[in-house]
Amino acid sequence: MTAPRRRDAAATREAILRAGVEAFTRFGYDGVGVREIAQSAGVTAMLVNRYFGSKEGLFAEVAEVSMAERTVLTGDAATLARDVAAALVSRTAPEADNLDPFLLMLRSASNPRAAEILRAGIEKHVEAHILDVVPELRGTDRAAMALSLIAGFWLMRRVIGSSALNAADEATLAETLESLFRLLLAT
Amino acid sequence: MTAPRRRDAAATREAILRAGVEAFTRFGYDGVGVREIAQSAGVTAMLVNRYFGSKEGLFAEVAEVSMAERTVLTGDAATLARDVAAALVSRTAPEADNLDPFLLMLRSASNPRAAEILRAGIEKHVEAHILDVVPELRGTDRAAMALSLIAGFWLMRRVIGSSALNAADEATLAETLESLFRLLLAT
DNA sequence: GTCTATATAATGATAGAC
DNA sequence: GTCTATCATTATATAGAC
Repeated sequence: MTAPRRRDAAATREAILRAGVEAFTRFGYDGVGVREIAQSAGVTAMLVNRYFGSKEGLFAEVAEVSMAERTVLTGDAATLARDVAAALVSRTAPEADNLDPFLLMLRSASNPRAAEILRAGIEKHVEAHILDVVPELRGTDRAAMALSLIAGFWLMRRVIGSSALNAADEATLAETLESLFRLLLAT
Repeated sequence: MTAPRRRDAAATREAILRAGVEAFTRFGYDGVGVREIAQSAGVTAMLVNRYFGSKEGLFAEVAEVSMAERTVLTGDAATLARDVAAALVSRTAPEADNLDPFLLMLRSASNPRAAEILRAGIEKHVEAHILDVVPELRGTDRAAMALSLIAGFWLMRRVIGSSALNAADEATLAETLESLFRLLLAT
């Protein structure tokens, strides 16, 4: 999409990386080729390997930058359950057009090499951030369980496209989720 | 694996179908080719298309037979939360070597055509079975939310391989899950 | 720093012999 | 009913020119 200035290594690398985030999040690791990613970045496929070594190398860096950003998991401990529930319902809405690390994970997890990269990224960034906000959860299974619930909701609503979840009233969905998160994230 | 009798159409078809269940569940729709599936069934790739029209046609039938079976969602309404929690923990154990419809879904959902087939199968079989056991959930979002939790737990524990979930005590995992399912499946 | 051209391998699907 | 042989396409990755 964004054409890099010709002969600017940093800009070219950045353009490929951002095209990679978009492509891998939308289509998954196996669902997109380096040619398409390169074309979106306005360069040829060769430069993807030039700057990232391989498709897998690009994916690793995409996972790193995508998960380093904070998305659904924001807010302070006091209102965490409600905030997470509301953000989750709003971000998984069918018309929402966002690039979320959970979508990246769900659409690439079926590839074993991608799965290992994703596992490391999840534990380093996403899980660590929950423990930052609610340090009392360390040593319990509840942070990981909250991640499972978030991932499963993303999956069923946005990747599978569950009719029940997409026909449901969003306020009701948020209430149900909030009660689950209160149970998981209580201090 | 199982070699069909030569010149027995029904047995050959059945062998391909069972090889398809195994292959698609283990490696996902994009992770396996028709050649591999055919070889596991002891036939050539041509017969896959002969009997199922295409790879997608085979996958549709695989999804149908896989989801028609009952796995985690068994038991009666009274002890449902505990039963589902226990079965989920046991079936997602790292050493368990089962062919579960949730694994089929998680490993193939990234392909849009497979996702649509899976959505239909989930709603026809899995969701319908929850409403069979707990008819009071009809019209609420809680059956779909329970499915999200189950899918997310499968994903994080078995497909991603979360260290936290795999290091946790299984009895504690089951307790946490049971409290969540009690909230979702209460009549 | 970026390109064109290509090597090599795998894919889903089909034609036609037996 | 099943096979061999093949088509057409696509994939990742690399060599070498400019």
